[in-house]
Amino acid sequence: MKETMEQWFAELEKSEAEAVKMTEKQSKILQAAIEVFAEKGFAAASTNEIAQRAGVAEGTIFRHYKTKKDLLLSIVAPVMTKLIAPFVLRDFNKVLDVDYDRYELFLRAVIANRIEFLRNHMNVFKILIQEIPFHPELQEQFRKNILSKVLERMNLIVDKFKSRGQLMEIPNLTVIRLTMSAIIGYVITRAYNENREDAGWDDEFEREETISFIIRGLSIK
Amino acid sequence: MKETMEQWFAELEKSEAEAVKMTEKQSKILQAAIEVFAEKGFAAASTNEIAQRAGVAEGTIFRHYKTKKDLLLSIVAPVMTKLIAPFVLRDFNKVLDVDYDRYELFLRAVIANRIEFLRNHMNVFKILIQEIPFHPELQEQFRKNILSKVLERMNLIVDKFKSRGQLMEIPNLTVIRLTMSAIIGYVITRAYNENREDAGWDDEFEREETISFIIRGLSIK
Amino acid sequence: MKETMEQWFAELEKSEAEAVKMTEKQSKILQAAIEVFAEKGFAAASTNEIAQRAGVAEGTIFRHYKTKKDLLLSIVAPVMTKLIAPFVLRDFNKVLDVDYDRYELFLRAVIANRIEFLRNHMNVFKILIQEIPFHPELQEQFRKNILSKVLERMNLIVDKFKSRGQLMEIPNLTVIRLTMSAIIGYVITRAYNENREDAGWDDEFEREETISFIIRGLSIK
Amino acid sequence: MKETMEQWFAELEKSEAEAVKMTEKQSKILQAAIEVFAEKGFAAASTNEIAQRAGVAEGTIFRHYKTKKDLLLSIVAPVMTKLIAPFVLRDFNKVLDVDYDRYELFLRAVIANRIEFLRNHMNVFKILIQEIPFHPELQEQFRKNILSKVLERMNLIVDKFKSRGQLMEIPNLTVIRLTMSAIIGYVITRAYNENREDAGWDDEFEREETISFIIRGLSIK
DNA sequence: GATGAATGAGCTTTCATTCAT
DNA sequence: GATGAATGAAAGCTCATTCAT
Repeated sequence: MKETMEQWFAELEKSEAEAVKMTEKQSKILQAAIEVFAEKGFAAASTNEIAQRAGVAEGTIFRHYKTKKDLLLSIVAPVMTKLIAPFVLRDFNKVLDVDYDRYELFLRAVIANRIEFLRNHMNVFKILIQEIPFHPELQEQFRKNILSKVLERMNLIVDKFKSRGQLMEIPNLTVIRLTMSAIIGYVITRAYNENREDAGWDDEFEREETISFIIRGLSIK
Repeated sequence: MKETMEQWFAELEKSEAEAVKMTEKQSKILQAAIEVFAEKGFAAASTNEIAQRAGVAEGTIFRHYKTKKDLLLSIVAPVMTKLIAPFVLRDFNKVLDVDYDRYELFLRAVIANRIEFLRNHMNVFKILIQEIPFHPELQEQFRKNILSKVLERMNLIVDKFKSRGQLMEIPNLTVIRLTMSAIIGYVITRAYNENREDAGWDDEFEREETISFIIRGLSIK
Repeated sequence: MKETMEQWFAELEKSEAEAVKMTEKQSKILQAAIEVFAEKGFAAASTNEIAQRAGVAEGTIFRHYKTKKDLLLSIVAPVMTKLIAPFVLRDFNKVLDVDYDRYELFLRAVIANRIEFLRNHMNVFKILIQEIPFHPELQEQFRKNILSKVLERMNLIVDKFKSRGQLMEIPNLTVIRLTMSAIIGYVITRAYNENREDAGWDDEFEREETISFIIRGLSIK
Repeated sequence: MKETMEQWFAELEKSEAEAVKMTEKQSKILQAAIEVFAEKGFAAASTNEIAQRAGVAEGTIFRHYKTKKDLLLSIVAPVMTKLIAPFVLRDFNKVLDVDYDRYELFLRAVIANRIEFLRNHMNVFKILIQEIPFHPELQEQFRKNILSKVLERMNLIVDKFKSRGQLMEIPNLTVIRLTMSAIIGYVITRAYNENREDAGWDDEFEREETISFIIRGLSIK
């Protein structure tokens, strides 16, 4: 069994993408809505502007999506699922098989994969982050489908590296929180510096420093 | 000179709070606006609802604040300034005098202070975070008045601890980013668990673990 | 070539009227707006009342005209153009061919034609006169498209009758002013008396007296 | 009895002006209101702007004038009266005594006098003309107090010059209309050219041409 | 399926007017 | 007498949504 984790990710991504069937107009509407929602926020976005950018009549939007909110959910929900793709591989054993020897390698793989993901879905991710506080359904979905599953899987992974003597004996939730804080902080700073030419951001370097920082902070000396 | 950093913070906070002069109605409007903005977001909040909650006529709002956006800025701007109070103490020498021997102590003081601050201004802070992406003026203000000043001061502080041999020789910006990621991750998780009784969140413990994590990640072995 | 000037006017009027394409609702809105603007003045007219009289929803007005002012301009602009129809016949030679032997005949033709015009567009004309002082765009339009063209054409006409020895040698502008003052004074008084049954206004008589007055005032003895 | 008509006019003007008693604030309000009404029209003028220009509180306006409309009437009514000052000299006989030998002289005196008047009250006059169509009270006032009195007096004057063989035998109303049309046309064109440096308006010349035009148009050959 | 005119509720904002100080 | 904060009705305008074509 020579499959790598990356291949698993790719397969998952693909199979989800293929599941979608929509007309050209519908896809244009989605694309336009993503743009406008990301630019102005859901509440300040007008269906009129979305229709114009999509090059369709305003009525056409409501043929495909009952309400404006429906349109939001249609955008955000599938990305929420994809967001945790790496953590919900179906075959449990395989995950462990296709595993990494060290926490460091695992982190590096996850970061690379999720950055690739965000590059493709940055706008939807922005919308998700922006709107979660105002839509209980999104919160519910997030908690049930995302957070719990990620935590569940990460629990196993942390347990494994603990048992191999690579991670300190502090509560799993704390390990996960500290790991994720560092990674998310890296990703956000990275995104913030992406469009600024004068930033002097050395991505390769910062990523490695972040990983090293996590390892130093969590390893048994 | 036995003053502590905390005393400085307190004094600053107080003097700013006292500077405000407004009628009772005006303050009720502000309070109501903060509530509604935090609950629904700026764009989805209606001046009508704000007026009702404040117990004033809708026209009264516009006597005090030319536009709805004006109202937003009046709420957010002063808090932005207070947000960095600990980093803009006027007398430079005193800051160093009232200083801490170890990075760890410095972190513990900053966290305690800012958590206290957030307890008092959580709603406004939420609004600030939510609205910054959609209002270039806020972004500008944030970059110029907040980010640059915090970085400037943190630079000095990191330099000091580096020179004392307590911090590794990695770029200051990286040190700052990693430190802040961990702290902000702690603060957010804390806030997330605050209203949930079943959370089993041991704040004292998590805070200390976070500080230890940072120290381990950044110290020279 | 037996065409008369009147026929030219009629043709021009017709062709302009035909150029307009609009839905039934749109035309009802225009009609209602003309009524209300004429009755109350632009500033005192409410889009709400216009909508009610037109039998449409208020929003419908703003689907067709971006702003209330837009609605005003849409009403006034085309009438401004028609106002000077007799003075902007395209084919210059024909104008002179279809010409009149005496200034008196010319005046009688113009008055008859413009009175007919005003009978059809009195309300819009009122609005135009009322609103010109408050809208620089209207002033500009009036100066450029109306006044200058009328003066230009009248100049030629006055020159012609001067060269035929029918008009005194006073400046053309003065001739035009005196002629128009008398005619406009007649038209206004006529309009003022139109709705009053007790007025004892003998229109035929007054018109002829006005023309005679002008001729006596401007002819070489 | 060597008094001239001009002296009568002056006396009348003065005595009316003196009759007014008002505080400094009140007069500032009036002055500001005149400005704003003339600039924007009554309906589009806001009491707020008037108060600001007058340098008083908005409430102060309503202490002196029950409503905004009251303010309008307080401005327009007295000027309406003054407008016809030359035609309502109290002592009937004196009017005829202080009389002119020729219609021409009478016209020249009236024009000079009313132009002086308009120079001082142009803004109020503008307001009057603008608002008359929308306020039945003003129309009523105008008809009863102004139009009828002017016509009554002009009737006598025209009769006199007819009896002296200076004016043609056409109806008095027609004579008056033609006379006034020419004069008003002159006054308006004059006002229109007043602020335009490039106009090349020779006021003396145009005035005399206007008078000559009237005389030629109305005299027995 | 797609359109876009029409809707009417609701939005932010303005305004003349009131009234306690 | 003067103030200016407060009012609430009404203004112009926007918007998500509907529906006949």
